[in-house]
Amino acid sequence: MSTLEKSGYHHGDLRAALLSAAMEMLESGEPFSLRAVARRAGVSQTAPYRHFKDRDALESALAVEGFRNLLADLGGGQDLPAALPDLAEFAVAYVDFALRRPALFRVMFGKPCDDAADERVKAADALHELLADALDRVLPDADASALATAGWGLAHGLACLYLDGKLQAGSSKEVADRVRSAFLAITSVGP
Amino acid sequence: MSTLEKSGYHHGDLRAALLSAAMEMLESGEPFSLRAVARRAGVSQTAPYRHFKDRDALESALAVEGFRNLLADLGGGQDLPAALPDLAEFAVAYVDFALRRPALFRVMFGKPCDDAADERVKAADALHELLADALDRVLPDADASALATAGWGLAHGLACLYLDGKLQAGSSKEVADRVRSAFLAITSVGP
DNA sequence: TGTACATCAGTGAACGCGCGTTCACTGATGTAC
DNA sequence: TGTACATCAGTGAACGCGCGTTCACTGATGTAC
Repeated sequence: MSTLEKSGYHHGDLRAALLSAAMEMLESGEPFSLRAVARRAGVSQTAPYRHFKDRDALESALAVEGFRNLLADLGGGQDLPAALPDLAEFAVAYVDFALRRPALFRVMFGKPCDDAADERVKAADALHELLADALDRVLPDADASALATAGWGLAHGLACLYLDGKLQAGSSKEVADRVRSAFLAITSVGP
Repeated sequence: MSTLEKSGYHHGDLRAALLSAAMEMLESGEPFSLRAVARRAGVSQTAPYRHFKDRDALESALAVEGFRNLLADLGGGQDLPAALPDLAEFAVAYVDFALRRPALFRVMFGKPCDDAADERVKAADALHELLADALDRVLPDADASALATAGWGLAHGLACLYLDGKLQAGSSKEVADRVRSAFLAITSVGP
């Protein structure tokens, strides 16, 4: 790996360094700005413009990475759920992600998708598709599309409500239990 | 009503005027700031400090009003739903509110509840209780608490996903249909 | 292998922005006697 | 009814802030001959 070869003036891989600096700031709850990211990467405040068109471009790149991480947390499409309880665990993992990485979650979802940021739109769509696939597998006869929307909505809504303090978050186990029972309750209503 | 008696210097009811100016700005999609609100109310930029401790206080007051409006849109606890399809209409109304008044919705939910803003916490709790009551009525035997959480989460999640462009919003009828079918799909999975 | 030169990836100073907030103030209002 | 005075609800100038972004620049790198 030559990514750490900093030759003083030239950095080696500033783009990656900026991304990871920004990600660290997000993780640690600091709001990030282009300037702050540059500062943290130990570089002048205009250097990022060599690698990102503007602030939004950096933010989008972070969001894309966030979506990849979230997908990975959900198993990355490897072991798709086989039954309802597995789906509930999807929701649990989703909410857990949001609570572990709140600032990143907000960056991913906090604002209307920029049409220009195609990578970002693709990443979000991949998430939706993963959910639809999973549901189609568990309930092949049902309307997978409507169900996937509902499942996503449920997980996302709980995540937001916790994040915004509308639901009181306790330990991560308590949260997981509550998410699980919410999911199981609503899928057990029956026709 | 003497609220419009502006005597030049003294305003009459500046507090209300500020609130409604701020609300108008929110409705029309402009971001609001204390200064901008004061400008719109035709008053110096420091005048609002007579009526609101700081920016957050104004924002909280708006959020409280928003919660009241949302509760009203949901029937205000008057005609509680009697069956599942009525609950679906709750979700539809909720999402509709979010899409009609996106900026207000974001103010209501966009950030962790300030513990100090008790009025605001109360307003959010009232919403949760309304949902729990409704569910208890429709499904008296079920775990109303878990179900209310799930129902709120579902509606809230769909609202956010639409607002953030993760789900493509078409006409309000299309959105309503999609919300309704998502709700009905997930409650029809059966045990 | 050595040199000339184009290109790339940084620097650092500066711009303009709107914001929240504080300050000392002044004009208007209401009340006590 | 008239006057003195406290209180209330505004004003306007100013502060300091961090931000995104632009500009002309310079040091480092890689390539062609």
